[in-house]
Amino acid sequence: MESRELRYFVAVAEELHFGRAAERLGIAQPPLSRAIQQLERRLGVDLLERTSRAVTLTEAGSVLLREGRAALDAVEAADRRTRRAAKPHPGLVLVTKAGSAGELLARLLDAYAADPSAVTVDVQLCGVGEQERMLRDGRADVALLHLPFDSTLGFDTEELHTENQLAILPRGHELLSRPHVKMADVTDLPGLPLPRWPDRVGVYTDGPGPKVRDTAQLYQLIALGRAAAVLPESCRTHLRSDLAAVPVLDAPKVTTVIAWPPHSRSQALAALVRTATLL
Amino acid sequence: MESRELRYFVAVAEELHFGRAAERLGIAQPPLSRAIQQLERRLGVDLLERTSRAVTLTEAGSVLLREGRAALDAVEAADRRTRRAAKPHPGLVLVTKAGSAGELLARLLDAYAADPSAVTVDVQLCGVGEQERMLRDGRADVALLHLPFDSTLGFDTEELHTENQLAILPRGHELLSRPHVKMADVTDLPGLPLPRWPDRVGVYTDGPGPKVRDTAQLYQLIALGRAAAVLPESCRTHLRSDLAAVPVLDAPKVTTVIAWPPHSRSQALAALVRTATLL
DNA sequence: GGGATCGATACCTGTGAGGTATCGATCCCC
DNA sequence: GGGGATCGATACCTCACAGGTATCGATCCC
Repeated sequence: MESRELRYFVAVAEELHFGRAAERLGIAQPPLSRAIQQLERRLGVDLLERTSRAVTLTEAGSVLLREGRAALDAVEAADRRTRRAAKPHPGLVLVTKAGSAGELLARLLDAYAADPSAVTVDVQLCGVGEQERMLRDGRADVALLHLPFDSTLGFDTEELHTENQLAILPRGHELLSRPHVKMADVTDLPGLPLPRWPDRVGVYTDGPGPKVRDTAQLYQLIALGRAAAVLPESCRTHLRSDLAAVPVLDAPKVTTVIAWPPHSRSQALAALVRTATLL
Repeated sequence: MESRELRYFVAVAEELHFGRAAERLGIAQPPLSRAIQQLERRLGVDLLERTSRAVTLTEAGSVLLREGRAALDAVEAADRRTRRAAKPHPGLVLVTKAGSAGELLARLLDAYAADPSAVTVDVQLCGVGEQERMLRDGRADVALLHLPFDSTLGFDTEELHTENQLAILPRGHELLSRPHVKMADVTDLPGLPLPRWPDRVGVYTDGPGPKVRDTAQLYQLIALGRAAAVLPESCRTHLRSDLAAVPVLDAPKVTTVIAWPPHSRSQALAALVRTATLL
């Protein structure tokens, strides 16, 4: 199986429309139809059910969509990591969510920079749930993830830090007078719903609560008295002055882990991970 | 990057010889040379240093060898899993080392077969260190691995069972009179060296001790008074009558884990894993 | 029933993958 | 030190196939 065929199939399987998929791939529709037919013939497997009005995935087709995405990520990772390895000073790319782990990350970068064998660390901030993808397709070498929110499936990890969570509320809110609260106190505050975050494909779940993409938006909404939030206590160091926080006793603990692709063999990465575990 | 290019490069990087690599790939040498040149040109990276007498990998070349193997495994896995998913009764392929986990595996298969939603489980036995590869390239869906010997890098796992290890000796050996021994008692027995196992590419480390490939060979050697071994205590159930065992107090504990590719979504696999954890 | 939508088919073209023959550099050895 | 062996690169040819355009045929909608 050629990666070109996989790219074509994934495009069709995602669009469920040959015309749009062809456009996305920058080719005409007929060669795309033929390529998919040929793939089906070579595999001896029906991947798509097509009528002239709708295209749907077969069972085998969904398997190939999932496996094909992973394979294409791996091919892309091979490409990117090879190019990067050839640069004079390869460095490392570390990715983490914007607005999280700031304190820990600063300490890690400082400690690592003190290592005589240290290489430059390029810090990339990305959206929610995007870190896994970046590790997988070679855009990043290492990530700081937050359990239980992020998935560490398929990566090697070391736990770095565990912390409790705080309820973030507009300054002056009545709950702030208590020494601590419970999740139940926060989940159904009148007029202050918890926000909704996009999932890894950028789609929001249905339900109440304002949609947010980053902490800046979130803080703004809380300050406006339109939302509340439960966040790891490390956010306290960079909390806006018009917000305040109170510990939530029964919120799940948040664990920060450092994660990297399991077959990595880079000296620099190993040193960075070692530094992280010694923090 | 096309998977054909990756296959070609991996062949050359493994053989370090264009002629042999071409033969292995079933093509002539000149197109192979050109394909590699084109890959280097497209990447803008030198992958190989060639003189007319020797071919060696550059730094970037070894990165591409490692990443390329992983990517090719992923592509092959996509192919195989898609074909299997299209079969009328897909079933599951479970792989484990020959001669290990017999007891546990039998219990697992029995318990799973009692599940009304159970599918057929095809048990594959393979050589040392081959399980990871089979999981990665789609020949298997799930494996029983043994820590600390096997690597679980890149897989999801659940621990099933932990056991101590025994020294396996020819019947009548003087150590057998003791209630237990220590590693130091076993590592330097005169005339009874511990055997050497091949690593994942089939190469034996240098040093003393007979080379063995499987437990049948090993047991034979021990019975002949040419070797001793330290094995998990579950081997007692199928020990030959001309061998005997004594617990080794300070040997590392052996943990049997069930492992599967992290992006698996199969109902059948989930049920099997659930059954395993409830044993 | 006419038009719009959409995948499949027919047919053409050019790129490039793969083949053979040969070159040029290096090493080996008598 | 020169002849032969080894091995990757180059030159040149051919044909398969990726990709294009035009069009068909089925389905849905008004």
